[in-house]
Amino acid sequence: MATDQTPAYRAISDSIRDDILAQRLNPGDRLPVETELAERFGVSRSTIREALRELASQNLVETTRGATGGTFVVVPSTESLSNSLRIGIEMMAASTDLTVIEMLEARELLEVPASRLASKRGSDDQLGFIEEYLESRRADEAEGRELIANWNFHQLVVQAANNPLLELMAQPIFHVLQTRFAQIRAPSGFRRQVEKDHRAIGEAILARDEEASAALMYEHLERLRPSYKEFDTRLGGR
Amino acid sequence: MATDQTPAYRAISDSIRDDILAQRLNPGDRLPVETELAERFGVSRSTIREALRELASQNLVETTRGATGGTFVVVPSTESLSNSLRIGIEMMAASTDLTVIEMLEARELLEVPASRLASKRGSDDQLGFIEEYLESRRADEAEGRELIANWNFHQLVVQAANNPLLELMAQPIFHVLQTRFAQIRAPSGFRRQVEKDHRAIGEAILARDEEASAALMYEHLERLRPSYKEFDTRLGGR
DNA sequence: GTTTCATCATAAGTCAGACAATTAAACTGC
DNA sequence: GCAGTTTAATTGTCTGACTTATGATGAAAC
Repeated sequence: MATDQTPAYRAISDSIRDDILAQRLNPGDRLPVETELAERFGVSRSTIREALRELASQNLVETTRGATGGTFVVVPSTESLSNSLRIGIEMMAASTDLTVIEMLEARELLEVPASRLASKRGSDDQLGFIEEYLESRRADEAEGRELIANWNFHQLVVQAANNPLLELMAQPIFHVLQTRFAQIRAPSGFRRQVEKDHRAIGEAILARDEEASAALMYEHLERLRPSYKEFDTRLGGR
Repeated sequence: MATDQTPAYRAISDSIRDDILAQRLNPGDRLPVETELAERFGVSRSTIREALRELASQNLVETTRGATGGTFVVVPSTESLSNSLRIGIEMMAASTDLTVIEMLEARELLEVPASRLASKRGSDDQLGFIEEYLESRRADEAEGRELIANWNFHQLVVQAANNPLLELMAQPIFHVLQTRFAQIRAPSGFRRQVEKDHRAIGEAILARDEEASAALMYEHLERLRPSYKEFDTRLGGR
C-alpha cells in the first residue's frame, strides 16, 4: 500500500500556493487564522504553521501579529525575489556547478542590452541618478577617496533599462561576482580603468547614444574578464 | 525598550543560512537532529522545525525521515531554483508589475545569445536532441498531428548553450509566457509559422552557424511579439 | 555463505493544549 | 477631545507525547 510519502505540511503549502497562483487568493487577501486553517485541513496548528513558513520564505505570504494580524498574500517584490535568486546563485557558485566565467557571460548578456535600453528609454530621473553618480565619483577622485560606491553604477544602469525582469536577474549575478571580488585587493590601475569605463558608459547613456553605450559596456565587461579569471584561480576557483 | 521584533524561527533560519552561505556548512553536511538544534538555540523543537521549513523551501536543505534521516545541506539544482523563480515571475505577471511585453523582451535578450552559444559550443549530444526534435515534428506534421511538444524546442536550445544561469533564467520566463498563451487557441497559420521558424533555427544550429541561428531566433521572437501582444489584450492584459 | 524476513533504533512528522507576546481597537476618565 | 488603560484577537513559543518512515541489525531459512 503506497503511503503518503509527502508530509502534510508540504501538501498544504502546495495547496495554498495553487490557490494563490490560480488567483483564487489575491495579493492583499487575508488567509483564515491558523486555528481555522487547521480545522479546514484537518490537521494541527503546528502543521499549518510549517506550511505557512514555507510559503512565507517563498515570498508568497507575510504574517503579522496582534489583533489585526494574520497571514496575507503578497506580491513578491523584485527585491525579495532578487535576493532569493542571489542566494541560489551563490550556492551554485560555491559548489562546482557554476563558474565565474559563466557568471560573467550571463552578466554581459544582460547588461549590454540593459545599457542600450537605458539610453533609449531611461527616464530623466533615472539618467539624473547616473549623472549624480558620475559627479560624486569625480569628486571622490579629486579628493583621493577610494572607491566605495562603485556598487551603484551597474545597478543604476540596469534600473534605467526599465524592465523589472532585467533588474531581477542582473542584480544577483552582479552581487555574487562583486562579493567574491571584494575579497581581493584589486590593483589601483585596475580600479582606475573601471572608473574610466563607467564614466564613458555613463556619458554615452546621458547622450542617449544607444549603440555607443552598449559597445562601451561590452568593452568594459570584456576588459574585466581576464581579471576576474585571474582572481578566480587565485581563489582556488574552478 | 525595543523588543525582539523578529520571531525566533526567523532568526534561527537566518543564522543557519549564514552558516551555509559562509560555507561553514557545506552541501552534503548533515545538521544536528532537531532536538539537539532545539537545545543549542535554546528553543523548542517546533520553533526549530519552522526555521527548517523556511530553509527547505529556499532549497538550502532537505529533510528525510527514518533511521539515517535528518536535515542535509543541498546545493540547489537549476531546476528547483528555476521553479522558484517561475513562481515569483508568475506572481509579478499576475499583478500589474510585469507586462507580457517585458517578458518577451527579456526572453529575446536571453534566447538570441543562447542560440548563438548553442551553435558555437553545443555538445554533439545536445545538438542530437535538437535534431531528434525536428525529426519528430516533421513526422507529426506528416501525419497531421497537432503540436504537442513545441514546449521542448526553446528548452533544448537554451540547454545547448551550456550556461546554467541562462537556463535558470530563460526557463521560467518561457514557461510563464507559454502558460498564458496556452489558454488561447492560436490560429493554425500561426502555429505553422512557429514550426517553420523552429526548423530554420534548429538547422542553423546544427550547421553551427552562429550568426544565422541568432538572427533567425531574433526574427522568430519578433514575429511572435504582435501575437503575444494581441492575445495579452484579449486576456485583459495590461 | 547468501538470502529473506522480522525486529529495532532513529529520526522526522503530527498532535493537543497551554501560555506568552504583540498589536490595534475599544474603553475610561479627565 | 485626549491620554492612558484595558481588552480582544492573533501569531509566537513551549511541553511532551505519540505516529510513521526507513535504514540497520540480527536471526532464520536456504
